[in-house]
Amino acid sequence: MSVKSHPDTTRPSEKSVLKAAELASHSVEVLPDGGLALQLDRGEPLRVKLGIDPTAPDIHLGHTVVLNKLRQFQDEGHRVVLIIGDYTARVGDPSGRSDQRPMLAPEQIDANARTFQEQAFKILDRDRTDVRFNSEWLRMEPEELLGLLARATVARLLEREDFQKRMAAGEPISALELLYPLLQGYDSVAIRSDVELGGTDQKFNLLFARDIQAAYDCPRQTVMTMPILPGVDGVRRMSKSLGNYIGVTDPPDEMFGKVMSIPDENLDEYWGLLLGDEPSPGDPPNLSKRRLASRLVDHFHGESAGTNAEAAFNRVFVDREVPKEIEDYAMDVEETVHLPAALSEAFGISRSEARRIIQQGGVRRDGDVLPADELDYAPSELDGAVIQVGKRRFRRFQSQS
RNA sequence: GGGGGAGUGCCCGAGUGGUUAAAGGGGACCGGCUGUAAACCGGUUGGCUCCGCCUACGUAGGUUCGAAUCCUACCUCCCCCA
Repeated sequence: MSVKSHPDTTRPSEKSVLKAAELASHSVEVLPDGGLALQLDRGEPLRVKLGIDPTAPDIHLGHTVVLNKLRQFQDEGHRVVLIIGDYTARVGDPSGRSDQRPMLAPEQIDANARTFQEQAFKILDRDRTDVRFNSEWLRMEPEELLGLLARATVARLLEREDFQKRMAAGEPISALELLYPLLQGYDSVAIRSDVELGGTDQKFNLLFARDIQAAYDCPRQTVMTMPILPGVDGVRRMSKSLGNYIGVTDPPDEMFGKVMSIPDENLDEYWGLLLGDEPSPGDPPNLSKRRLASRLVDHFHGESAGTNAEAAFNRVFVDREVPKEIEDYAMDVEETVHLPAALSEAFGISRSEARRIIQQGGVRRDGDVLPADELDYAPSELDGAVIQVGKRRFRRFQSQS
């Protein structure tokens, strides 16, 4: 019966529709349909929100998918509000997780937040970014918190797939986790966000925030989800805790190598999500992977860094030569060198592990495999030699001066 | 408040008195292949003064010739009913 005017029925201008489509490139979903174009029609800079969890400090390529998108918004004159979830980090985002995460110590959160920002500004435009900590508004009076809690129902909170799965499997869901979407949603109220970005795994949280905004009589945000980048294993999402990540601060050679280690099947995905491009059709996997690696290294370490990294890669993995830069290991010249002990010290592995590697023929001296049964050497036999463990670990043994 | 279940090596997960340093898988590592740190194949994967010894199956005791496996207490966690 209501005859209220529905803003969604207004037609956005042609120009805004085109612009919105441009901004939506490479995204998975933009909801509600047409919402972004309407917002653009207002002709004012939009407040684009990204909430980050300061649990793992280092930014990796997975994060950059979303950050690049934010940058695109900034380049169009919009403003990014980066929310450091120092308060919500205590709660732990249940998205895509089957277990709870431990709460972090406040000092740890602070430190993580700092490094995160530093690295985020490798991509974001500092002048068009506001950084806010959500403890600023979430550390609220109990009355206010109850008011917030009153605005959601348990059924709505339990709708999310993660919870459904966990309940079906008889796995625990903490009451704290249940609160997470509410708190994150309140962030959107606090900063009056127009658009919020996140990975596809964030869809529930992002949409839930719209409801919270509505409950507080705020204009509802548009949500945009971005694809999740798989890690170097090619299967699970890139994440620091899974150890399958490529960090934006990884040294050039390592970054190059890690990119080379992604499965060939994931090449198109990486090209698309990280470079917004695609490999040349005729290129064999090896070549397009090299190009990808080189461009990424250039991006994070400056022009020609990629070329240098590739040269280093060829040197070690193709020509099987030693790298240019090798760390020294100062060995004791007083007595016989017990190889397992020396390797243990030089490479930070246990002696037992060193023995195993020696036995497997994995230790080389200046390129020649050392015999499996020879464990003791005179210092003179090793002095100045490059000792190699496996394919990629090198140390130059030097007698102490 | 009541009932039930679980705690094993980096992770997951078998194992209910004796060749168990502990199946299997994942991961990681070494090797082979490959002008990829891809794929594929083989091997290794607690520590050490390494052909032997030490430490390990939530914690502390106990039973036993012998325990991850049995008993007692404790700690932690989970599920269901109310």
